[in-house]
Parts: sequence; C-alpha cells; structure tokens
Amino acid sequence: MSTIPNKPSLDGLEARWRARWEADGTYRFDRTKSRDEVFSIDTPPPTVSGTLHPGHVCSYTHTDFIARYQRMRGREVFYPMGWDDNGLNVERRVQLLTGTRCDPSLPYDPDFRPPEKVGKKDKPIPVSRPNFVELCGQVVEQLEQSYFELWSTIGLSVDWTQTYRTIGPRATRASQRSFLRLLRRGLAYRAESPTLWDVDFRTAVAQAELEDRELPGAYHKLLFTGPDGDTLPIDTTRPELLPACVALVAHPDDDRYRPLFGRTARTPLFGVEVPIVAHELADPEKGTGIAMICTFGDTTDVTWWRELGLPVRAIVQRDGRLRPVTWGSPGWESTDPDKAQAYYDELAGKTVKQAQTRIVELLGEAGVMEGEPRPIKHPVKFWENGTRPLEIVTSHQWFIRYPDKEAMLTRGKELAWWPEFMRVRYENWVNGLQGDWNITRQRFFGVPFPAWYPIDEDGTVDYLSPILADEDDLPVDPTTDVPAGYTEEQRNQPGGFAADPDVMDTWATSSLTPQIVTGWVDDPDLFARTFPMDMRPQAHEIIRTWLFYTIVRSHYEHDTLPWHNATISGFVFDPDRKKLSKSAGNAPDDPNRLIERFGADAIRYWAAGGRPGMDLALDQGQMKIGRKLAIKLLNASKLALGNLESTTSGEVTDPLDRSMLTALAGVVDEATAAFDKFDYARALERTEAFFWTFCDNYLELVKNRAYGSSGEAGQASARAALGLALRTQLKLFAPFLPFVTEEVWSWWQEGSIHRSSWPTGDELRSAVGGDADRAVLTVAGEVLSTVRKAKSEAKRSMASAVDRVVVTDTPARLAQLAQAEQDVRSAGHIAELTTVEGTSFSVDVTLAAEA
RNA sequence: GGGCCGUUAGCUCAGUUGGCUAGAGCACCUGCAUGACGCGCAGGGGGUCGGGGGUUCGAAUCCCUCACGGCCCACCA
Repeated sequence: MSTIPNKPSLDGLEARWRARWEADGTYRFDRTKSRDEVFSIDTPPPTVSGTLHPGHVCSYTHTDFIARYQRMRGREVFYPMGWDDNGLNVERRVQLLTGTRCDPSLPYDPDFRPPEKVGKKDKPIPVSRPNFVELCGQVVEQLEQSYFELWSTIGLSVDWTQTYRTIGPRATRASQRSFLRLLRRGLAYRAESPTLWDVDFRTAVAQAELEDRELPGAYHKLLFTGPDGDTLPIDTTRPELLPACVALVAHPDDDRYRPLFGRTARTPLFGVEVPIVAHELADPEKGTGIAMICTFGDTTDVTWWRELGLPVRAIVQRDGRLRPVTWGSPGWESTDPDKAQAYYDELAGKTVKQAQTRIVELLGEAGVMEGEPRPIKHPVKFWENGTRPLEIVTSHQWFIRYPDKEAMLTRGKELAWWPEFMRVRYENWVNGLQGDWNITRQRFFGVPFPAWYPIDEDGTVDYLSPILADEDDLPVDPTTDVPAGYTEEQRNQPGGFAADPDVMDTWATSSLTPQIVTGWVDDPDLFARTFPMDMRPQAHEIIRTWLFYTIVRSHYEHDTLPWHNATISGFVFDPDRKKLSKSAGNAPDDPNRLIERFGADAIRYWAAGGRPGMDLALDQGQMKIGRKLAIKLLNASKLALGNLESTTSGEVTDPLDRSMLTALAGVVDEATAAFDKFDYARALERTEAFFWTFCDNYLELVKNRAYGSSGEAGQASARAALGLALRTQLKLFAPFLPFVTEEVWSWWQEGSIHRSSWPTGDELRSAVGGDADRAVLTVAGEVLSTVRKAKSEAKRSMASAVDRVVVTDTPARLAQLAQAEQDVRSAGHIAELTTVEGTSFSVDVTLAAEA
C-alpha cells in the first residue's frame, strides 16, 4: 500500500509497473496447475525482419486483453512469446544490414567481421554459409531486444521466461522430428516435380505465398503447321517458350479443332512434331481457341502436363536463363535439327525476357508470326516478396501430403472461430488446394532437413534415396553432422555422402508452434498441461498458411485440433483508409512515439476499439480519449479513496447506493459474457459507459453524504458503496488499462490487481442484500440533469443555489425519487423539493436570485 | 469470375432475438472557478441509418436487388 499522490499522474507508470511485474513474476506460468485450470495461448511469433507498427500493437494487445481476463477469472495463463527469425525476409534484412551475401562455396572464416557502415551502393561481400548464419543470429538478437522493449512497455502480460525462436534448437528439433515421423508414415516424400521458382532468390515457392500482379504482356500469333500442311495459328504471351512446347490443346467440344485431336502439328522454327490434345481447361474464347502447352509456362501447363501424361522439354533453368540444348538428341527430336539448333543457339543463355525479344525477331524474319504483338494486361504470378515473375522449373523437393479435404473441412468446423465468418476463408482455401505442400527452400538460414544422400562410385548423388538422421540425435545439421556409418572424410566424395543442401520453408516450422511451446516429446509434463491449446490469435491474411498448416500438422501428429479457439484480428488502416505500410520506421505512427505521447494505456484503449476481426483506423483522437479515461480513473479514485475515505467493508443500506451497485452488477454480467465470447470491445464499452455516468451522476449525488452531511449511517453506506464500486470498476478496466488500474490498486490494496479475482454480479447483489431498484439512480440523475440544464441556460455556476424544484411524474417514479431526495437536493443545492403526481415527467426549476 | 466483410452525425464507432423521440465520444457552438479532475464540468446544434424494392401493425435491424469501399480466392494461352 502506498499513499495517494496529491496530483496523480500517468507519467512513468509504464516503466515502474513493468519492472515491478517482472520482479514479482506476476505473469509467470505456474506449471503445477492441471490442464483444466490452464488457459494456453499460441502467440504469433512476430517476424523480426521488419519494424513493429501500430497494427502489431493492436492485435497483440487484443490477445493480452483476453489473457488478462482469463487470468483474473482464475485460469493459469500460459502466454509465451516467440520470435520468427526464420525465412528469406530475415536473410534479406541481414544482407542489407551487414552488407554481405551468402556464397555456400566459400569456407568458414572465423575472423570475419561485417563492415561498420554499409552504404546503399556498396557491393555485397560474399561470405560462407556458417558466417552468414552467424550474422543472422547476431542481427536477430538485436531485433528481438527492441521487440521485447515494445511489448513490455505496451503491457503484454507475457511470461518472458517462455520465449522461443522459430529457428532455435527446440524449434529445429520439433520440426525435424515431425518431418521424420511424417516421412516414416509416408505422409511426406521427396520427388522431382515442377516447382514454382523465384529466379532472383533462387528458391522454390509454395502455393500459399503466391500473389497475382497485373502486368503488361502481349499476344503473339505463332503459325504452326497443321496435320495436313495447313497453317495453324496459336496465340501466346510466352513465345520464348516455343522450344519447350510439348503439345497443342483445345476444348473437347470445340468443333473447329475436334478433327485434329490425336494428330500432330509442327512447331515453327524448331520443327517439332507435337500432339494435338483435348482438355476442358482449354478456353475456346481465349486467343484462337487452341493453346500451346509448354514445360512450363504457367500452372495450367503443369495441370495439362500431369493430366495428359505429356513429356518434359524444360528450357528455363534456375537462374531464369535458357539452358543449352542439343537438338536431335533424345527428347529433342526435330524434322530439321540443324535449323532448330541454329535458332536455339540465338536464345540459349539469355534471360526469358531477352529470349522473348530475340525470338520475336526470329519469328518475324522467318515469316511464321502473323501481324504485330497485341498488348494486353494480364495477371502474372509472383512470389509475394519477389520482384520478377515466377518461373516453373523441375527440381528435387520435399513435400507433405495434404490430408483429404473432408477431414480438413471437418477440423474447420470443430474449431471455434472468432468471428465466426472467418471460417469461410479457411473453407475456400481448403476447397481450392492443388498438389501437395512443398516444404523445401533453397536458402541458408533456416531449419535444415535431417538428411544426406549417398554418392555412388561415379560421383553421382542419388537425390531420391535419402539417408535419414536418427530421432534421438536431433537437432542435426547435415552440412556439419555426419550420417551413421560414414566419416567426415567421405563428405562429397565418390562412395561417400552429400548433405541435403536445403532448408525448410518457414511454415513447415511455424506450423508447429503449439508443439514447440508446449514441449512436445521434450517436456511431456508441460505438454500434458497445455496441449491442445486454448487460443490461437492471428491475422486473417494468414489463415491459408499459418492456421491451415498448423491444423494439418496437429491432425497428423495428434489426431486433434491444435487449439479450441481461433481469434482473428483485422487490419489497421491509416486515417486515409489505406493499409499501413510495413516500413513505418520513424514515422509519426511509430508505436514507441505514440506511447510516449499518450501512454500505453491510451494506446491499448484505442486498440480495444477494434472489434474482433474488424479493421480499425489509426486514430490519435481515440488515444486521446483513452488518456483522458486513465486520468479520470486516477482522479475519481483519489476522490473516493482520499477525500471520501471509502472502504470495502461496512454495510450498504442507502437506496441510492444499492441502486448504483445493482446497476454495476448488471454491467459486470455483461462484460463477463462479452469476454467469454472474446468480445473485449463490448466489455470495455459497457464498463466505460457506466464509469462516466458513475462519475457525473452518482459521485455528484453521493459526495456530500459521504463527507458526512447527513449523518453517520448515510456516510457509512456511501463509503462502503464507493469502495465496492471502485474496486469492481478497477477490475473491469484492468485488462484494458493495466498500468493505471495497478497504480490505483496499489494505493489501497495488497498484491497485484492482475492476480485478483474477476468480479461477479452476484457478489455485488449479495452485498446490497439482493436486487435493488436500479431506477432510483436513474430518476435522481434525470432530475439533477434538468436542474443543471436550468443553471446552464441561465449561465449560472453549478454551485449556484436553487430556491425551489417541482417535479411532476408518475407515482412510481416519485417514490423512487423520494428515496434519494436528500442526495438530489444536496447535489443540486436545492432549498425546497416538492413533487406533483402526473402522467409524464417534467421539472420546474426556480433559481435563487443572483447575489 | 466466385466468396466474405463493411456502408448509421463532419470524424471514429455503438445499436443483442424487428418495438418508445436512432445513441456515445471527438470536433463545433454556448456557458461554468464546483471541498477529485480546466487533460475538467454543464448545456446545445447536427442524421432522408449507401440507393431502390419487398415482408410486417411497425424495419438501421429480416428478404431481394443495385452501387461504392476493402479483403480473400480463381486455369498467366
């Protein structure tokens, strides 16, 4: 307990209380509690590659509202925090910050230090993979620290002893273990297959990370030679892929082409005989109604290739350039191999873009292109972080099979979604799934696959016969660890072994966050107390990735949902209704600056206005209101506790006091019901509305009686009611305004308010001996209000005297008024209050003559 | 092209299963030194509830339709 300051202030509350909570272990998880006493949260690990902006603050705060509520409800909250340091974004950030670039062919240099300053135009310094991974670790640690500072200042009640990295040893162990188990069950496999490929980052990309961008392109009308020697025009936007053409396709019902199905056509320039086939994905309306299938121009090509059993004639390599080809060799048959070779030599080694320019010239010169290219705009697939269109290359990749759609849809129905309509996004995604989940990334900084490949005596690596690590040896790094039965000397030698060079896709690891945080296999005791988890908070745009994949993994590993509830947050928009940019940096909306200016509680108040799943405008006006609310709490508390000496013991007997507490009991019930449905916004709204009328009406009405103006009995009742009301309201506000409520709590109560029990309506009702008449306070407030209006219109002070007030109303309401008459007269400075029975409410006010 | 969400005062938003005269805060205007707070208090003006149809005694609320904004998904010829 501490004394009440003369002039209470919000300044410094964040620093003081976050240090105190840390020292006292206020939010430390007590792992002796059983599963039914625990509320466990699968916190989204923020990616440390960027900057935190108000959108992050908003959604993480939403989770904290729930965590604090559940803690006060008596649940032991398991609330960890992870750092997502996995993935290409971190790699890119590290490249920029350190001015380096990973070159896996280089040896480790233990003395390497990155340059002090990195200019934008400096050439990146090539470093070895171990060096680069080291740098990633250092950069990530700095970023984690700045994230921790912000989360702590904004008041997240995270247990900071429960942190993890998505690329740390625990996460690596869990990811590799799950991978090995899936492999053993045939649910994961290795295959060579067409893969979406980013040529700049030289890595495979999963379906979930694609985005369409509208790009200018052009139709080129290529003249094929039909089966009977006639001309067969084909429209294409990718003429450079002509050498990779393996078939022509038209719709089965298209009468124009039906006679040609089963026969062959000859490609221009290269003279390749390709079959003419039918498939219903061919659109008679597009181009000439017959399309060329290339390996591979787009995902439709992949579908056609797979479903029609076509051969592969791949020409685009991983660097985005056309590879050398020997025409006339198997698979590259031509009616005129020398001519084909001559043309192709003009293209080999060029990028697809350069090759396109050149082949258009060649086609024109040969007279096998009709007219000029016709410009169009069309959507092109990009990796969401990439800068050039994706290509499709064939390569060796690890895949996880998707469970069947029905099973996934059933899981989606078992899960409680907040808000409910977000389930539809999940269902849309499940229904649109294609192929399997490629979990391979050709990068350096990530979770490696626990696998090696045998090298035969000729030095050929057998990429389809992996040597797998033993589960007990995890985590392993195949580039430094050696498989059983081999020695380090045999690495990359004929008859030896080669390490799997790739790392897992980010989602392959982060889809295991529930297993990682709850100690799956590694800590069975913790696991039993926390899994399946209670709540997964996350953003809606990663339903198709994080949420979906996490369900897949848990479905496979545990045959259960990973959590019972998914709470989906909306976006934060800037005042112009545009989505916040990710690179907020030192912008005016930098969260740290907002906290300095308004206080953490005020920022949290603003965030609470974003209802579950709804978008929220970044609005400093709301932050200002939050700040006012926090200040009001300080001042009202100072009045109730300091001046009026309220207490939580003693009997509440006065009808006005009982009326107020009964109304508050209703608010408690509503707030509790709202919180149980994860609707923190409604809980705050009800609490706040009550609090302001409590200040404006009840406090004014009761003030003089509490000072002792009408005797000891009335004073005792007032003090007890004030104490109960204050304690209850502080608790209702505590999840939202943890700093100011804790401050006030410390003036008169022991312990932390955040470990106190959530109030119930029943405890208030029993304190006033059952339900009292709420209308006593309402009627008294209305009469007081009309008196104020009269004073205001007469431009008098609220303290000015009133000679007489005549209230006309129904007998019932007059009876209610009578129970608070003393308080109404005292608050309004009314000399004489008389009543007249009538049918409707009216008040006649006679102000005293001006002095 | 399909789906989801939204559209209520100048701004940000409430408005539970249809029901008294549609609410709050901010902003604006007019006042007020009152034994907590001037970062306060009291009062005031301001809305054809996106448009159009329908159901109903009664619709911001239910149904249909259109428009606009945002998001998600979709086979790039």
